[in-house]
Amino acid sequence: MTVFEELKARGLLAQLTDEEEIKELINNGKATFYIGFDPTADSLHVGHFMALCLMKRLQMAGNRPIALLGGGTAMIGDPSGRSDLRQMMTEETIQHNVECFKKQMSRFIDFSEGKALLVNNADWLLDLNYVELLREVGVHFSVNRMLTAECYKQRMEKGLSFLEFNYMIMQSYDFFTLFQKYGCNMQFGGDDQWSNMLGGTELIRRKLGKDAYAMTITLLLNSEGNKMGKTQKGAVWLDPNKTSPFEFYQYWRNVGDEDVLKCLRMLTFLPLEQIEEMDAWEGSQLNQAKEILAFELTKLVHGEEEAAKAQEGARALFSGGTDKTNMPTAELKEEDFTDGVIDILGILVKSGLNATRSEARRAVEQGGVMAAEEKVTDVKASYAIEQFAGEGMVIRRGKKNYKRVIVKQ
RNA sequence: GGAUGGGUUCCCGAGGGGUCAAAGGGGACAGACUGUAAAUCUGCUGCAAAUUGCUUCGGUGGUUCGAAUCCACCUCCAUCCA
Repeated sequence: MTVFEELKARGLLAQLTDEEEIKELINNGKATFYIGFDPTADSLHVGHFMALCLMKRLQMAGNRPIALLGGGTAMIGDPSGRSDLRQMMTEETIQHNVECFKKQMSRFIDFSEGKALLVNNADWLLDLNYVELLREVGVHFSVNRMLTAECYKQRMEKGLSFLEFNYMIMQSYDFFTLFQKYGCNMQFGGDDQWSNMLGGTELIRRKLGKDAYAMTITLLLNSEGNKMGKTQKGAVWLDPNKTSPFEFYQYWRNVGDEDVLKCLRMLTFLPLEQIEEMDAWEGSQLNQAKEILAFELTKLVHGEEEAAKAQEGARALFSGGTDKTNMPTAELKEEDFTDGVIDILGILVKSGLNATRSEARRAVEQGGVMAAEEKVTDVKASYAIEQFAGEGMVIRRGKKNYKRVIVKQ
């Protein structure tokens, strides 16, 4: 099976400028392609992860990847898929984020000698001369056409600043620069990037009379049409300090039935034949597929050891496993106790299971809290410091939130 | 620059001097049912020492016994005109 066929079979391909040509190039390892990552946060998330996987797949097929860090474009902010202006970021934050991205990316992609490149568009965007750019690049863009681009459509109602309007031009200029500098003939990205990417291929055609190609990968949407990899608290991060391997594992363990297979295909490197077998599974059997998905992804992101731990911890909580050591743990300090005693609301808040005492109170009142396998019925219930000795006490809030609470001596 | 409409809690959105911690919906959270899924039903959703107290309706100041609501100034957003 060729790379192209595989990508297609996994449902990764969304839009392509020239299917035949792209197939030819990537199947034969003749592509030098780039994917841009704007450092809008201090950690990569699942969406980035998909792009990195694509990079890896193509790299394995002999193509040369360029990872572009958007240190310059992040100064502007991509309006695509947004209903309002992004918060503007300071140069320091961007720089910090760039460093974080670099670190995380090198875990997935081999940037050693000649295998892949890592560049930052701040290097050429920040020094641009305004008038010069307008004359060189600006002439080639028609405002009328830009306005009809999908990425600006939803902004036409809410308002679009001139700053953001220029984002497409910056991204196009990136492609143009990389094309000249490194012979980069292809750009990949999320499907929401399509119009920005076309801007680049057209700029190259107009200025150089050469062909360049663009291809987008399907956005990972759940069956309800919402972006996956997002929780109420925000994104599912790849940084273990922001999203612990256990939380990460649980996120995937809990995907809906309809979404498991899609996730397996799009996110893991498991052979397609194996995934097809799971396609026949139904009902509660799908739970196995979810376990596989969660394990595989955690392994890719956090390593096999962490994945095994997360799985152990999850089993201990949900399917009567006994090994408590891998459950998520919260530490209380001695000063959290008064006269050697702490009340249940205090435990819930200190362990991070609830944000406020009011919230914790509600949880108890509604019968959602368990301490050491026993339902807590009294809001005023309290526990002595000795009860947290040894393995500690397992506190549960709701169906899926557990913490093993211990006391730091 | 001018005119008009607007900024309400996580989001949308009602409320136009007291009965307002603020309708309704969505989301989130908890319970029942289940398979750590979905759907459904119920509860709940500012904070706290919790029949009470405290802080909130873009910001600041004012009127009033009392302001999300009235007035002044400021600020931000949308639409139309330039």
